[in-house]
Amino acid sequence: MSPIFTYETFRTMKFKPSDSELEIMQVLWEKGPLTVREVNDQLNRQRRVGYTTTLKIMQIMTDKKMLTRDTEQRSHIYAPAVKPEEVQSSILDHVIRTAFMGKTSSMVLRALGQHKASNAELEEIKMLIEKIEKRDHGDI
Amino acid sequence: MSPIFTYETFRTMKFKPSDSELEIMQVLWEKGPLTVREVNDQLNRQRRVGYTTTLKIMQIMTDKKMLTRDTEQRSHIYAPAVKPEEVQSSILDHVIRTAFMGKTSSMVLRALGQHKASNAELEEIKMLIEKIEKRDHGDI
DNA sequence: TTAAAATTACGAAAATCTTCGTAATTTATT
DNA sequence: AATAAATTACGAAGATTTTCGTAATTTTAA
Repeated sequence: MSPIFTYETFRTMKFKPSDSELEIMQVLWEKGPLTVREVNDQLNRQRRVGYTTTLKIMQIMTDKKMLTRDTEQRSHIYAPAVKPEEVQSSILDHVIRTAFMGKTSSMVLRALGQHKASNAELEEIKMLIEKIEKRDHGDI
Repeated sequence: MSPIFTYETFRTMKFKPSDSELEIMQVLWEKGPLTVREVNDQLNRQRRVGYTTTLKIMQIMTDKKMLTRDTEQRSHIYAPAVKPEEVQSSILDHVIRTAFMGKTSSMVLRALGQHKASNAELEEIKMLIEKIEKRDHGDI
């Protein structure tokens, strides 16, 4: 029924950022276009990383078209070239296929079971479910 | 509020199977204890993989304590040493922190938004939400 | 009992990821 | 203008992943 996971699917994944690429994406998604210095400072609030390490990874990400950069100023300014939604979807697809045998619902059940979500969030989820059910019944 | 992602968390992750390790875990979770030959045959239904490739990875997984093996017979029999729930939880934690800024609900919303789940599954999710809400209100 | 077949053990190559040092370049300071 | 400071460019080391070839071992078959 649900598409079986194959290793090939890994290779054809649209976005498959590495762990530290994702770490940098998060900073840029949250704080907007930044210089390497600014990103590196952010990262160093969490852990020690060398400046040239961050620079190197951001250059690689630019090569991979995950970031764009403005080289007008001496300090280049980097911005995300992909939307969080796109990357998140890609990662979710991957995880659902590879770790949950393609079963979205079991993934959701496990997520809700062990991570707390606020009541407002739970309500939001319920509302989405209602909407999906209505849509699937052709009631809308 | 929600725990911020740090790269350190990657390193301390309980289970962080590689892609092809996960591929093998799935086969073993589904089909139970198997020989390398059997696992490799399963994998080859999806894509071409050499026998010794599969063997090697399964040996590495055994070293890492992800699998156990019974060496009584000439053909060793491998079994999962970790439960799907444990690995899935670990992976989910990771994904939520690294790709969804720690927000479980936005992960769930995205998952439900783009992957279809059956009505039965949606009902199951709604029921879990009800249960969580009751529990949080101390009604139980 | 040899020869063939299957399996395990071992090592290593290629790819990617993470890290950083050093050199070159550009800007700012004295 | 000369020196210091900051930034980019480049290269490379070490780790992990994925791949498989070859050798050694064990079982099966002729």
